[in-house]
Amino acid sequence: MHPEASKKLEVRQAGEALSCTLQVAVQTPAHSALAGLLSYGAPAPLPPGTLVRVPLGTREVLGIVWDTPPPDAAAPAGTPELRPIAGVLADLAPLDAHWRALVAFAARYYQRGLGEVALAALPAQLRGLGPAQMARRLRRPGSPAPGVETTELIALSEEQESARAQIHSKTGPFLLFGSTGSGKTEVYLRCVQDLLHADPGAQALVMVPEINLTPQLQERFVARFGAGQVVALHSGMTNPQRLKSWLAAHSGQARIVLGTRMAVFASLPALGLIVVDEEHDASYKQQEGARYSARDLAVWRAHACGAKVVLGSATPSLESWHASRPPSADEPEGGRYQRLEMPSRIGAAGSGAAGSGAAGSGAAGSGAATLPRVRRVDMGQQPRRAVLSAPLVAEIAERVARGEQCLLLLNRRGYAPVLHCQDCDWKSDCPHCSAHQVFHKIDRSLRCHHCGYAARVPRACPACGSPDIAPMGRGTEQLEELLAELLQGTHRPDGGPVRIARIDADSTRAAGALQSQLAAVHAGEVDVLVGTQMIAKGHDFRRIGLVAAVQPDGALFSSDFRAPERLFALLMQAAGRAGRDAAWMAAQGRPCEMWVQTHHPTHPVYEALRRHDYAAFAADQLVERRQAAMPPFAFQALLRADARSQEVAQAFLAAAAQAAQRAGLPGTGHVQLYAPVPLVVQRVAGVERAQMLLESASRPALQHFLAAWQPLLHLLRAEPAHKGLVRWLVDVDPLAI
DNA sequence: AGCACGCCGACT
DNA sequence: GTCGGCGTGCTC
Repeated sequence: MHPEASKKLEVRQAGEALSCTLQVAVQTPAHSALAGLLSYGAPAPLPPGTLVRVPLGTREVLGIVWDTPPPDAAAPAGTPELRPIAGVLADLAPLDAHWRALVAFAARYYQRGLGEVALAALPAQLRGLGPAQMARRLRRPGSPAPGVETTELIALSEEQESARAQIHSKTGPFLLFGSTGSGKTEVYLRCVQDLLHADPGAQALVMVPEINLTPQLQERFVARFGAGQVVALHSGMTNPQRLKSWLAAHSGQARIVLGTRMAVFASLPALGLIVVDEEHDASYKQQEGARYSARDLAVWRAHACGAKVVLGSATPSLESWHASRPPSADEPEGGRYQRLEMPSRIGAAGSGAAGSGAAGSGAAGSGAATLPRVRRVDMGQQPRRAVLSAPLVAEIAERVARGEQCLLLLNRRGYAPVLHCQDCDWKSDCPHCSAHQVFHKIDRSLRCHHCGYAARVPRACPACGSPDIAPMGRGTEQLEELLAELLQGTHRPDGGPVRIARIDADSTRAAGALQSQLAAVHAGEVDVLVGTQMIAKGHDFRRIGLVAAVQPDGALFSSDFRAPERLFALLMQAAGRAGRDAAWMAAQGRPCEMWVQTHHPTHPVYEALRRHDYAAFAADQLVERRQAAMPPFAFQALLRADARSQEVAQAFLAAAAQAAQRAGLPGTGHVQLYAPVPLVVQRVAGVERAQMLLESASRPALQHFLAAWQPLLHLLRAEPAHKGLVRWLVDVDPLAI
């Protein structure tokens, strides 16, 4: 057809039959003034939640019909002619009111556009599909999924059974405080089972912090409930896979959705239970776009739709710990959450009998007996520049010689964090960032871990020509090399040489690399495993007798007030990798151990770690937080500005503060604004970054303030004074400041 | 954010 | 003479 003719036809149809107006959410630009819903014409009304294709400028985009506002509030002035919608994805059930409420809340709370959040919550492929393609997609549904319940039921320990029973009989939210190896996953499985037993049509959402952890979890759920019932939803999947899972959840066909933080936005029309495993993990906080906390949204979502929510952790966030405080004399109500404790470690996972909790519950001491003994090595007593202390090396050698595996934790990738010239003090600074380029010996490269800039390692100092350039500090690559040297004389029980492996972001870049490396560890093909925090998380290693933190002190004196909390969680989690198989450990005739090399052996973090006493650690931290009026006793937000120069970035923040003051925003009296400061890494990829902290004792006050501030910030950005500004953003409940 | 329109330099 | 640089402005 001739293009002119088709255009006329469209206009004529529009003029004739657009009897009703639809409010549609579309993916409007994050920081344009066009943040609200857009109005379109349609020949007939469509229910809210319906997916439609609509014209936007010159292109056609996916939109969601939103609830029509009351007629008086509608009718944007000066738009007499509405453009008609281009199509309806009629074969897809509308997104339900619960889902829309969740999206609307998230957009409001995290200060982003409704359409932006709504469309980002849908699988990307849905955006490209027209009505016809959609229909084709739906015509071939996934496998019919018979509910094969492979019910080989394991006996629960007393503690597990008690947790299960409470989750069953109370409303929650629940904080399942269970030490590593206490069998939290089995409790999740039973809770899902209980839910499906009570209502075969119900759905459950189970979240984990990292993609790496989904395969093993999926395996256990599939084994219990059958493949057709379980789908995964995470960013490691291809677009078609994600669409398939999403549709299965949306249609109600999938009973159980396993996923990472993005899964909190899955369409689950029959949602009855949400599990957030390792709820303290920072990965639940999205760090771009709408900076939501999937854990916090999970709690909100569960409450809004009448589902139960279980947050699980051995080292809960102080927020959740505080929210689950038991009733006291001062506070007969206690916190909003119900705390469930599982202090005892179960012997071999998969045979729940071993730890059947004869010991009195609540007596943490008896449970801790099977957790690794913690030993601190005072590095002040060791030779000046020792990386590995002599006693630790001896211990590793001895354990390897007896056929045990050891795990060494060092939170630094590469060979050395910086290359240094001994003559002129030159350092391998990244030309685009205020950070060092890291020395990677393997491929003789200097790489910036912030912007990715890579260069060849120079033979001589680029500044003065001196050949005396040397790596400074240590990373995992160097530790691997050093261990190979130190363990040269050591042999395995079969007489073979010691096998050392390294797992970090560099060694696992290739697809499937992590899985195959982990498989090698499980198969016993590795004696000493070196890695970053990547290896501390959730992997069910069976034959680890020793875990060592090589250089954990850095986090002790960090300016970040959450650093001790994170360090404690990491070390507890790492300790939990040791001695997971009680029977095997017993056969070794030697207790498993966690070693910490430190210059501050008496630091409270390590003291608490030694006693495996999260509760005492948390109590200490909470006293400090309360005195300093910090979260969870205060609520925070950040306004961040990125600009060509630090001055422009800070000037924008200062102007924003001033504009707020002048306008007398609601909540002003209850919100404190701090001075703009550069970020710790001030410049990344040539962009200068600054931020301003906002704090309030009242969450609603902070919310009102931010909501009223938003339009002022848009206006401000347009002013010529802030020309060099690249972007600005608001981070509500930031994890790091 | 896309994607237009718009107004000035080096090529077939 | 055109192709294309990215500055500015709009999208119901």
